[in-house]
Amino acid sequence: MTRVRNGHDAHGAGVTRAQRAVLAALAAEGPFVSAQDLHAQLRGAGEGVGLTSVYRALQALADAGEVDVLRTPSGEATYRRCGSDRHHHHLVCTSCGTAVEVEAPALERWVRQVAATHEFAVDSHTLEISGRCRTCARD
Amino acid sequence: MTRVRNGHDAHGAGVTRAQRAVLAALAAEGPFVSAQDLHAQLRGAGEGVGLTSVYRALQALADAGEVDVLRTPSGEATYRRCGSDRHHHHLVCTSCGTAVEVEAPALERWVRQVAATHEFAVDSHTLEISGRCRTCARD
DNA sequence: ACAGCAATGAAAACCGTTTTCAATCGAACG
DNA sequence: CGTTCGATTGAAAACGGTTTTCATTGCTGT
Ligand SMILES: [Zn+2]
Ligand SMILES: [Zn+2]
Ligand SMILES: [Zn+2]
Ligand SMILES: [Zn+2]
Repeated sequence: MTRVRNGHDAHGAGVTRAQRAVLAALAAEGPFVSAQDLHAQLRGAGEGVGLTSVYRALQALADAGEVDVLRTPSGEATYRRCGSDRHHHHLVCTSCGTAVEVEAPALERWVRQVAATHEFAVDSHTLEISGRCRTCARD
Repeated sequence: MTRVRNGHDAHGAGVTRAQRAVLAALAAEGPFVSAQDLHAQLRGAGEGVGLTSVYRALQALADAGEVDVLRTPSGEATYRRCGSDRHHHHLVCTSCGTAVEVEAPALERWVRQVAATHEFAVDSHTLEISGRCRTCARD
């Protein structure tokens, strides 16, 4: 009777080889990285993982809530393994890419309230703040 | 001595033919629309405007702050002519596309404050709420 | 060993957007 | 008018990120 068959399983963290590789690479990362960056990084590290598999792994992990997805202003998707499992937002440095996770109950409350005011049933919301972190604040 | 030469001029609204066409089409629109949708719409209405020009016009108008840009979750850029000139956010209906503009001084203050707490110099921020408007709230 | 199915990845297809470039338009000047 | 010259236009090609296709490979249970 089926054991740890690939595809789904014990709360779904890193089941396939590609997923494990991606998770490992993300673990060491601070900033949000794109699929292509990840692929290049894995290639460089000897890990033979095809670009297609990187995309597939990231998609699966994102669906499973294991990684956070963030769209760059140019529309490119970037990924990160965040510390918190709970809903949160980000403060990202446009220079070094570092991201700070921030939880804001007051904001969440506000969102629900303004939606209610306009009689909207909220599906989701996004809030991202971008700027320069202290160390990158040269200029 | 040079008169209304194209390229720049009286507070920059709709100088080129393409820009005028785009602005006219957007004026009649409630929801955010993509460049391609706009192009199709203009084509359908007999307005002969090339797709390239639609992209260029939208870019110019967005740069001039005449239209708001919103990225769909899939990364596609959508545009809308908003009522307010001031900084604001949106509440968008995932079904009919209608958007409500919302100004939130308290939120803006909060953003600046949380950034300060983490010693970030804020460049920009985005906040979008998506859900179902009242009329679309069928199920 | 064998059958069956999921995982893999190279190559091709996709899709929104940008670039290229030759044709066209239109104001300015003689 | 006719010419000039920069701005505008748009078809076609290039681009860049992502998804699909499909043949191969690797496991798992029999
Ligand atoms: Zn930084
Ligand atoms: Zn939130
Ligand atoms: Zn609606
Ligand atoms: Zn704001």
